[in-house]
Amino acid sequence: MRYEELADLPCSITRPLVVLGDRWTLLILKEAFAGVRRFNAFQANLGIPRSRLHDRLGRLVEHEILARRQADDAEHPEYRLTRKGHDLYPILMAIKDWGDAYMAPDGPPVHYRHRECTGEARVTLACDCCADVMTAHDVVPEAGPGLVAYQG
Amino acid sequence: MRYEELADLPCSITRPLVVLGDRWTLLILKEAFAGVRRFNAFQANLGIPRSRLHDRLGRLVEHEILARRQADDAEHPEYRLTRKGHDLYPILMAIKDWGDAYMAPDGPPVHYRHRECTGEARVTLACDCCADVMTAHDVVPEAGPGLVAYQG
DNA sequence: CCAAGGCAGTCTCTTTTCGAGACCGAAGCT
DNA sequence: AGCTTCGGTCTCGAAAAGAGACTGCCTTGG
Repeated sequence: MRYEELADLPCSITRPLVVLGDRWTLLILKEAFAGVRRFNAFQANLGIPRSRLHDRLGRLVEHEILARRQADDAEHPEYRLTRKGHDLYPILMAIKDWGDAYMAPDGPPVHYRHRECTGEARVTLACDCCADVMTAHDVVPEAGPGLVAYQG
Repeated sequence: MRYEELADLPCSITRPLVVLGDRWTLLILKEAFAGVRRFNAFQANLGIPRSRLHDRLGRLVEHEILARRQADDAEHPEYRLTRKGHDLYPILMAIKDWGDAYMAPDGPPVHYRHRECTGEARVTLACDCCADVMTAHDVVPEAGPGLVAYQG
């Protein structure tokens, strides 16, 4: 159980990764953002083993990233993004930007366009105070309240 | 070899995930961004099995995300981020933002501050044309050149 | 020169997870 | 009744992960 314990560390990168960091989870979420809601649709689009999919959907529901909805009890269940899940979108877009830059020799396979203009969605890292665009070099880590409160 | 074949699909989210999407890879990169360069340092900080670390570092070097440098041949090797690796930073910051929002009940464990002011680094999704901030709802996918060029 | 220790790997063995595909039960036609 | 669709379960062999000991090289100290 070594690996799961990483989720206890006071780090806002590590903790999400313990939930999201495996072969399939982010791919499932990618499908969810593309509008997929049904078990068989996830399965067919990704080619993921059914038992694996069952397990991953269960975890995502546990973490309230997806919600399992089954209207009339004899209706097919649907898996929909919650608010919390919806907020994962920038992660996928950041991956997309990098993929477009480094793994798309023929150009982007898909443009993610702004609905009301011709522009494209892009992720930027900026300072929330002066609004300057930042890179890793401009960042200095500093202890925050979550670290102070942490008793390891 | 089913899973690896996903890397052939024309999707700029799927392709990076085949490289980055496992238990350890993004955690290793997180350490790299924190300045870690040595084998034993990665190993000790993460508690990752040594053989696993060896394997992952090898992959990252293959993909030119890290570069293995060994000066005098009898010097300890260092693993440093390349430009390509450096550009992964927004992905980690997007994860960090979400982690701060949903998995940091006591507040952010670490502030990622702008070196030259008191602000913090935040990821935003915006239109590269009109600069509007966007969410998943504002995005419409559209075939791009990489999809046209694709012969599946 | 020898001993000790640090470092980057490597090897071995056990446990866990994955993958492929068959199978199941409950609707829902026809 | 018989066939299909759908979500979900089961089994079993294959792959990956984990732990921890072990190796070989170099440095440092005596």
